[in-house]
Amino acid sequence: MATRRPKSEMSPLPEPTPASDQRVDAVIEELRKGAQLAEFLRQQVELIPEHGRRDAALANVSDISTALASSLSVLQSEREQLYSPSSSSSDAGVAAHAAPAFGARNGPVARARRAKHRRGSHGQELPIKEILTETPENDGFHWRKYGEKKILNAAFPRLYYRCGYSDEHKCPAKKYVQQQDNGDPPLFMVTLINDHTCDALFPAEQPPGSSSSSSANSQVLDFTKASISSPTMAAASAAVPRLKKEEDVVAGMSVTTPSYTYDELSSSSLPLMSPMQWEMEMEMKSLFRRQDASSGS
DNA sequence: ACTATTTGACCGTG
DNA sequence: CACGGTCAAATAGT
Repeated sequence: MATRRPKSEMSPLPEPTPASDQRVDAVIEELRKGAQLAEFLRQQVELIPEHGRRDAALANVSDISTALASSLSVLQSEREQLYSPSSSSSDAGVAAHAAPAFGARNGPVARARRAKHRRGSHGQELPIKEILTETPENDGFHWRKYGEKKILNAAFPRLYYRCGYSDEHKCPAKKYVQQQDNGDPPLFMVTLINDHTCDALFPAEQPPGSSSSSSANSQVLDFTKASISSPTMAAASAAVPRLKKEEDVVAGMSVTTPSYTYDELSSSSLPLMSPMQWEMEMEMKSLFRRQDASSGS
């Protein structure tokens, strides 16, 4: 329930606020810090073994992230309106997104989000989580991109992913990734729809040979190259190893505990899990081959 | 050769 | 009618 937000949109702000650029910039900076902290908090919360408790905490964190993201978005758009688009971006990769002056036909910021449901003839409420992160791919799941769409008043397109095991395990999990800003550490709004059913299947398939009973919550550790328009992102994902075959992919290992101290958070800009750590996880993963189990429906 | 990604069209919803 | 989400054929990367 917490993941749902009221329909109250942010102020339309058709007129530029008299706030100075520096001020806006400072606020944006603070918001980003807050977003980072929220992200770290989310990662910590994800380690909570108890399902219910973790879920509730995640929902709260999602709310925080969403609020921060909304504020950030508003400020960003405001600043872009103040500035002239002549500055463009540092790289030519994002060139194609020339926002052609917000048309007056419909409110720009108004209909930010809406139909999250589809084909649900029963009006079933889908579990939706929104998080703001700098590493939209490193969530420990295997995602497969199936679409990309330019969103109305957004500077960056939205990328559509679905669980890599959606075919084999009918996993309904999906996620939308949308870049929020052009900062050096670009932020991405990640919308997670539906829970993974694949991760629930894998742990039960562990071969009896492995004495280590890594029960509790286990997640698929996989990495998908998310081709994001941001060159920064591309560089980040370049260090990520590529998958071989889905059948060779292993699952069911618990995620490493990210040890973030608040000191790191406040001093360094990004103590997020480094690609090296993820790579190590990958190697660990390959030690535990997944047994093909088709004892499903 | 195989698989993931890209990209534009199509379709449903508001 | 416009927008957002998904499909699916074509393409690229390994």
